[in-house]
Amino acid sequence: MLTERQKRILWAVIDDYIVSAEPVGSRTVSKKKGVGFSAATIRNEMADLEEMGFLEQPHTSAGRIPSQKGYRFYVDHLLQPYMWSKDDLMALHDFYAMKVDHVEQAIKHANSILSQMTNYMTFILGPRLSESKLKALQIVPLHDRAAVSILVTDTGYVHRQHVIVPEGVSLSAIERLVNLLNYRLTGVPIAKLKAIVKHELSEELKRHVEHFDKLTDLLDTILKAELEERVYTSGTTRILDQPEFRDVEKMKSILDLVEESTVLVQLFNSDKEGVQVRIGDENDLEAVNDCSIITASYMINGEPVGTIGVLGPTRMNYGRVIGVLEFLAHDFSRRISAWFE
Amino acid sequence: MLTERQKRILWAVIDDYIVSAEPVGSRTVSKKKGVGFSAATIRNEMADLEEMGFLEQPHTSAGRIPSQKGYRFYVDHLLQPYMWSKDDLMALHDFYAMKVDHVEQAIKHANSILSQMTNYMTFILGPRLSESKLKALQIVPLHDRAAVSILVTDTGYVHRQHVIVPEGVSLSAIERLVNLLNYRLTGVPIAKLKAIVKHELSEELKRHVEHFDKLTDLLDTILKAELEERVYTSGTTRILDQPEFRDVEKMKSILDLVEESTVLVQLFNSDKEGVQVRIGDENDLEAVNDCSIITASYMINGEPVGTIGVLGPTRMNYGRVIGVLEFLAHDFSRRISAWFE
DNA sequence: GTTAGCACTCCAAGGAAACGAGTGCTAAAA
DNA sequence: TTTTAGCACTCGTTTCCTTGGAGTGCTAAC
Repeated sequence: MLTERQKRILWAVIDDYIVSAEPVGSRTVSKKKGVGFSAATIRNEMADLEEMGFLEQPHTSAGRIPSQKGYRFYVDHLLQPYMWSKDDLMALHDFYAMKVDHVEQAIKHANSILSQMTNYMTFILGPRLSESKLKALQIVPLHDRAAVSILVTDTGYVHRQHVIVPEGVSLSAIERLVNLLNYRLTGVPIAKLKAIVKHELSEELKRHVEHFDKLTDLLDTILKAELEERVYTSGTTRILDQPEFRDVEKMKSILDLVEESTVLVQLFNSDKEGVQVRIGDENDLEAVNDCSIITASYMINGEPVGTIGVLGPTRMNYGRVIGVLEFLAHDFSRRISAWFE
Repeated sequence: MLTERQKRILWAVIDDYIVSAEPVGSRTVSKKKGVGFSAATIRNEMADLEEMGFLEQPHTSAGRIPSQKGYRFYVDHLLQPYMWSKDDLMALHDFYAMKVDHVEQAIKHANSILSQMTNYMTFILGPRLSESKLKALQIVPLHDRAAVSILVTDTGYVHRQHVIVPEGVSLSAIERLVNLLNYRLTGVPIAKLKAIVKHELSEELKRHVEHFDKLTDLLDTILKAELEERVYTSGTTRILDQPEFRDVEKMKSILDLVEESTVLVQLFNSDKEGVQVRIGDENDLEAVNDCSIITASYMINGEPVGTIGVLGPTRMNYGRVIGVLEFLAHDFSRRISAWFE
């Protein structure tokens, strides 16, 4: 266990390093307010902290930098509640001033405020669809055999898909199919649509819809709707401001991530409620092994449906990010929930 | 006017520089096949070409690099038709092998193939909506007063929007409104929707829809649908492979562009048919003043509806990019047109 | 237990020297 | 008259060495 003094020193090192990104020396720590010891004392303690694995030394005769274990301890035990600054309040003011009129816009907006306030890259996973329920289904014919299917969920998400109407199927058959499905499936969770059609409705559909055998493929296409979850990112270029990403290769591997939305979803998805902090290689993906990811889930009417988060270097301003994220996630939930009451 | 020999030398310099990104010296040029002169002769000619503004010298005792004017001449007069390599054909094979079932997917797919084949950043502007026509309009109620409006165009594009139903308006009134609008507006170009409602339908709507005065706002929201044109980008990180973007500041200004989709639309939009090449500051935007942008429009049933293009450094492999782009744009048109016949 | 002092380490910044790619000019060759 | 070989010169790049300074660990004194 760490002594009070050791804790204070560890805190001082991290607090300084977060800002400077340079190894912190004993002299610097001893001058910091809240630490009343001489450089020599600090040196002894820092050597101990290094032995215990909380600090690291890039090379002899350099200062110390926090190790991953050090950050973890800092986040778990040394963090102080974040104090909002005047600038923060101004930014939040803008947040409230802006009018938004659909979920996607709200997401983009929250995302940009968050990345602006934290100065890191941020992301929001769009509302999880597997848990939302079917509200309406439509098939709109476009030309001859081309049509577009539209699937609306109770969270207001609209999924569209081009489909080809098989030869020999009349418009009225399609209409009938759609009516039946709407009647039977409204309120059913998206994830269960396919199973229900297959096991409970196939007989009925066969009876009431002419040429139904020709329509099974089309129906599959519509309902397969794996409804890829969309990832929205913002502030991608802000990681370029961080000295640790000046290296082109390193930054390329991060930016490549952003284009691979499926990977992003895996990386960020999290069912747990509340704020979660994953530091360094606590993240599974190698490309982010020297990054930290802080996530929070947001809710629609009390149900957690998506994730909002921040990606930055391990040398991250945890206090600030956690504070801002907590607030925005909560507020974002409140905002979009209002549309669904 | 340039002599044959000068043209050949200019060609050789650019052809080399495109690959090496290093200033090209007289010796290198004289050794290139197709140029049968000694280094001294080349030196004299290069000095002339520099005087005429086709070449530049970073400093005395360095080789020459092409100027913007040089690139322009190269593109206009020296380009040879692109020869497809085996690798290209393999990539195209993949292109055909993949099954796609809606426009968005086709766009993403074409985009990734294009950026993979050219090794530059590429983009596709989604089908222009202002010219497409209304196919269907729907309003799906979600909860109490929340609803989502859905607007389908004849190109299969679906635009959705959250709306708030004013107090005191019944569902049946909404239904009536939707029916009337569908009846009257199907086939009308999206750009004209609002004007027609305002000038030709307002009397009729007032007569047939109860509480119509309360619904004007809602109607405006639905039809305002400025239908932001979506920009899809791919291969963003590929510009990091180009030595001219090793500079973090430079690359940041480019990447910032990508996040500003409205700017991108302005930058890339182009009504002209066929392949267009804009070199260096022929582009209005300062951030891309040392980039070249090559665009081609794609068609749905013969109508140009969108743009597909490539962004790279002015030192770009123009021959290859133009060849690939021409082919892919044509092919992409054919593919998506097939869905609308 | 804490602190001042001191020798030691090692990175970073700066500068001289060597290197080499490429030029322009001149004079000879074609 | 045009082309080419030869040569002195320029200038950016690389390499190596020196110097400065920040920071350490250890020892001895407080």
